[in-house]
Amino acid sequence: MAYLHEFFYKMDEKASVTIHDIARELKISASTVSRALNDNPRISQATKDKIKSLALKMGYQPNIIASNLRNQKTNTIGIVVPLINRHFFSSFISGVEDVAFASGYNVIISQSNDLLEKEKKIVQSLFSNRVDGLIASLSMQTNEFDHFQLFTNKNIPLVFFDRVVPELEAHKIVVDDFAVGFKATQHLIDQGYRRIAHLAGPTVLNTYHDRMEGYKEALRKNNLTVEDELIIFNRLTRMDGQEAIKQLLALPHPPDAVFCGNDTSALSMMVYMKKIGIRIPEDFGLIGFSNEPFSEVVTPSISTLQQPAFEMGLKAAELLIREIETKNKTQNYQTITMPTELVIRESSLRNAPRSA
Amino acid sequence: MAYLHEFFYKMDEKASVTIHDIARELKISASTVSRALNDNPRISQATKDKIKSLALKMGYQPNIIASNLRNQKTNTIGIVVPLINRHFFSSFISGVEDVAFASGYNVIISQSNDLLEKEKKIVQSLFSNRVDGLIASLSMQTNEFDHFQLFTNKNIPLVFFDRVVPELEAHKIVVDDFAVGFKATQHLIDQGYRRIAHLAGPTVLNTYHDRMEGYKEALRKNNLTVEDELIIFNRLTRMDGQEAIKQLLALPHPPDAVFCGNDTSALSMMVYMKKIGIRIPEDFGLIGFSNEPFSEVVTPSISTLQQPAFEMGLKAAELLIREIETKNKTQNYQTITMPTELVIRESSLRNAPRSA
DNA sequence: AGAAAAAATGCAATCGATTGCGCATAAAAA
DNA sequence: TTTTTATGCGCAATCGATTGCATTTTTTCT
Repeated sequence: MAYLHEFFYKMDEKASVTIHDIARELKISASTVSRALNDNPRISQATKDKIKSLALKMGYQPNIIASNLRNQKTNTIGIVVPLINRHFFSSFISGVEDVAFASGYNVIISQSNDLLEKEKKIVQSLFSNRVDGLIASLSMQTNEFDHFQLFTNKNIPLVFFDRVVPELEAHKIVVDDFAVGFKATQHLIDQGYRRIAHLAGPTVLNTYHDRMEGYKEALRKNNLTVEDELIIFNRLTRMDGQEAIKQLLALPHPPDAVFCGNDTSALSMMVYMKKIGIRIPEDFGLIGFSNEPFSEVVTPSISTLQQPAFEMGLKAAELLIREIETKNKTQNYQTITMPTELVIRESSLRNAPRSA
Repeated sequence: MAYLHEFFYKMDEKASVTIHDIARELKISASTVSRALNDNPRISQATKDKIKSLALKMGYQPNIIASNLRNQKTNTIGIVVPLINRHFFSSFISGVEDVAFASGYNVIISQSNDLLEKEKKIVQSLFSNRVDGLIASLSMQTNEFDHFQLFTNKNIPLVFFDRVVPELEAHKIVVDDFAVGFKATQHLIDQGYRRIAHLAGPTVLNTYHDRMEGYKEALRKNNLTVEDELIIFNRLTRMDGQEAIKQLLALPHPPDAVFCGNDTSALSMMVYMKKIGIRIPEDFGLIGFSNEPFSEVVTPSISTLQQPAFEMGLKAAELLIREIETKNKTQNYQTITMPTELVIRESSLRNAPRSA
């Protein structure tokens, strides 16, 4: 008889096998099947064996959706980043995914494309999909945060990283951008550059704001004046970098070095300067941010700050999952500051011998 | 009275608002609420308005899980890639995400880390999560495909890309690796290189296999002999590239050019050769594959093949979603071949003037 | 053997949204 | 006014798995 059913399931594989099918076959109740498959001690070993082996034979695959609904838990975490296709973010995600997978969580990923409206929709959608927790880095446009209240109101764990805002009461994984901005600038000063410009991103975002403040502080500490005309704000694209360096070089009293908000803009500055014959680092010092893969291999190689993206992803996922699994409503939000390494390469090393 | 309830919901936001709560409040049935929220014509406009406005006031958020269970549809598509944190794949994913978002689909992303076992688990898990469709690129280890039968058996749309195998009956988004391998090799020949090596990935994967065959064909067409000692197989990491070039240069009769399976290995070859004083492209020609961001900006810049990763992602998602939404069980599998552009840069341009 | 205790399993409700069918009430036709 | 026909809405089942609370079966003890 069982064989008859087996045959039936083979014929019509489209109809999914459920615990009820198994139960019917074995003339027992669905509850027992459910418990057996979950190794509930209330079920005898003999029945468990029978059930499990039949489940295998029938090609049973649990319907996680049903389970999720009943358990009010999806084992899914959401991620919102500005753009997946960027080294820092994809490395971060890779870290999150590693931890998530090891802990039995799925990861739903969305990109805001740096648009506030899209970010809002995404957050809403992830909420409706009942993710167990959310990891987010804000879009460049984000200047309001009500959409995250869906999560905070219901005490759903929330971890921000990189681009965060102080207002938000949530866990945060960041780097000490102030210290880093300071360190980068100090390095340029140590190398003998005296008129140092800064290319900053939107300072609504803490990360760009803090880097800039660190930059200013370094100048002050070294008795150099902070000059507004040496600080340029834009979105740090390739285009932006080129525009910025043109603008800076056109000043009556141009800078002799720049600390850029990212490597992309630093690179485009470098390309432009090479073209018009400015030597780096002899005539002009350059330091970027975030250590893109290309920075190491271009000529001259670009000094930069190395953010531990992958490790930040690991940390974020660990923190989030711990929060999910221990519903300890400690309104005790952690801010984890990750170390950032100054990677000194050719573009800012004025007096040292250059390697091949 | 309604105000009382509103107050209640404000107090205990942890309890989610359901259609039943709205129904109770309005003293109507949950069915009506459901229909109203879905703009079912059987409900009068007046009732709809009442319901919608109350829903808003109460902060109702539909429980997609419940909806998914009932509708047997999750509006979610799964993606499996070897590694998220790689330009080609993250660009591809970015493309998928764009289309998916616009069509109301979520994207669950997993990485196999090029491990077959992990790939199996992922596919299983995505199935259990009842994704409406799956997009996959195989791991380097994948030499069996049974795990995908979960999807094919139940006619769940499946699209492979980049790393695919002919055995699989499914839609495929690929580039014409044979033609591309041919084109790259022909280009080196045109530039006057005569003893051309090839660094290949695992040839279980069509993409590496076809590229190699294209390479061989180009040699033959130009009356050059295909020599086994000039073809090296490995996993194309940085390390692998360096090992390979050492091995090639140690040959009694070393090559004067290499066509590499990816840009990473090409770059590491270049770095090594620069170090030992081999001039590129004068002494040695080099061409990579996949146009990593760094390839354009290193010195010399690396010639390569540009795969339209983002566009492939768009196409894959479009194809998959169309398949999902028109349950046309056309066992009529499409293979879409995307154009691949030969990007000629300095590393293979022997006689042309070099730009800055 | 009979009663009490322990072990194994079943019943039915639940999670929240959806939908076929049927029953009202109201509008239109006779 | 009575009958017909829309129109608006509710009942209850469903999706598949889980679980508190029985109930049945088995084991143990007197």
